Amino acid sequence: MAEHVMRQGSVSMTELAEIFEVSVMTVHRDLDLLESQGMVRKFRGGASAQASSVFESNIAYRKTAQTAEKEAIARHVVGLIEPGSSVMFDDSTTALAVARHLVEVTPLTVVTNFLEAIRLLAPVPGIRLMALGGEYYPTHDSFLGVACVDAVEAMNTDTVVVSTSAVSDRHAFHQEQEIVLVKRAMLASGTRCVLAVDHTKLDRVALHRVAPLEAFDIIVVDSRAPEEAIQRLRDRHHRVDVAEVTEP
Amino acid sequence: MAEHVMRQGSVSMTELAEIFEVSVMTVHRDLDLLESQGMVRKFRGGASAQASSVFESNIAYRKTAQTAEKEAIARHVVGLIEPGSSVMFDDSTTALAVARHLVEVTPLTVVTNFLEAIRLLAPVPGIRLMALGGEYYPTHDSFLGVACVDAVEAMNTDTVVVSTSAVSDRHAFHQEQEIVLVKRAMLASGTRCVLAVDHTKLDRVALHRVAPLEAFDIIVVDSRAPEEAIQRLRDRHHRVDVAEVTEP
DNA sequence: TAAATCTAACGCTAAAGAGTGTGAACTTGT
DNA sequence: ACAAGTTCACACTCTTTAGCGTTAGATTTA
Repeated sequence: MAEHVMRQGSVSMTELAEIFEVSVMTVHRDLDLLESQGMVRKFRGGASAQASSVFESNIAYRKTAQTAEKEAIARHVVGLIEPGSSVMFDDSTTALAVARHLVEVTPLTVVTNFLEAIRLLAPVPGIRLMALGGEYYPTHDSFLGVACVDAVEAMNTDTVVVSTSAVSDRHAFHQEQEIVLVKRAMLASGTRCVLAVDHTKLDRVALHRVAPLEAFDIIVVDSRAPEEAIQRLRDRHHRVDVAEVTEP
Repeated sequence: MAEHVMRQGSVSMTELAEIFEVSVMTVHRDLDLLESQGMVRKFRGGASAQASSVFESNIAYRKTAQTAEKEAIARHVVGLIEPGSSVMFDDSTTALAVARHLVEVTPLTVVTNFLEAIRLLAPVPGIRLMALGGEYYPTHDSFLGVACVDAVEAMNTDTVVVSTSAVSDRHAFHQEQEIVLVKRAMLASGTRCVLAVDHTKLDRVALHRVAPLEAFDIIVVDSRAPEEAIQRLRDRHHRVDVAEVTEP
């Protein structure tokens, strides 16, 4: 339903009800949900699409996008992690995919500011979990702000895994200030830094520069990334690992 | 079933199966659960009660104990909190009861290291949630350690609500080192400190002193506390509030 | 004021989940 | 080696919960 609103730009309630063969009440409920997630805007009689820049940084959307690619990347990244070492990762959905696979390389010390990952890893035996505190941001389901940056700076981990929303030939980018600050702090406190991005992020830019690509020791992309984009990164002396996507 | 093991001290599997009219398999499963919660110890053929000092600091047990009293205390404590102010609380079940009522005094800034409270308050609108990071302790379901103490020390809140496992005429006590350090840090960073304890904690001691009672501005106990105990505290110039227990 | 739209409350249905028992395979102790 | 004890995998039941529609009442718009 969200996709339909996106395509049309603006749709009326009754129209949506007919298309999906459900009652108007259901349309209301679903749109309320989508609105609370920041995906669409409701007005009397219908709903319209949200500006793309807004919802791209939205969890509900990010979770459903490029799942196969993220899964592939996650499997590869986990292969880079040695049992017994320490890992820090940010509040990206790619990192969450990595978290789901961390059980395979226990024992492990895991550090994150991502509440969903904390929920996921808290009950897992063999994982020593360190949470990064800070102010809770519902849109990201994570802890950010000064407190978080301070907490990151007080730590040092063997591997840091971060993902950003855009990557050019020279820099990694992200659209939000608070997140940029946390990611930067993470990069500074990791012995080895991994940038994990799916192919849709390549050759794009966003508002804030997070760091030059030199800050990362390994860049992991999925196999759907265009050859030339990968080659351009390699030409700049970066190590680029390609994770094979299996699912459709 | 836990109670029966406690009373008997030690019971056999088959015996338990007969008493509760369930299969031996179910007894196994339930005891595994209780054991993972630290309530009992399993051995070949049966199970025995855990040393009381161990399971008293155990969440699963604490959650079921004195719920009516905690509920009363929580209602009273929430009445002490002004909308718009900031509150910090620890990983005690009493504090959790307080957290459930915090919705009533929004808007509010809430600070805690208790994961269950974070889960509870994260989706609540009107509450600005700050998490205290640190190492995750499954037995308490909270974040402790150096990182947590540091995070606490970097903050300052209007009200701090703390509960301890034992309170004498002069001091508050707790049996665990890491928790003591966090509670102390909390006391130091609150403008006004509230000690919330049910009547079973009075006139008792535990291994570590948390702080002298002078460190607290208000002590809240439930109405099942003996008069003379309350009076003794008041004689020492402490403000003691009594919360009326309603339920049986 | 009338029509359209929205919200709240209740009941229904289908799917998910927790809890339990059975029988087979495996461990442990005597 | 045997028996008692334990674990595993599967199937079954019961409870819980999520999602939808209907109706009725409130709100908004023309």
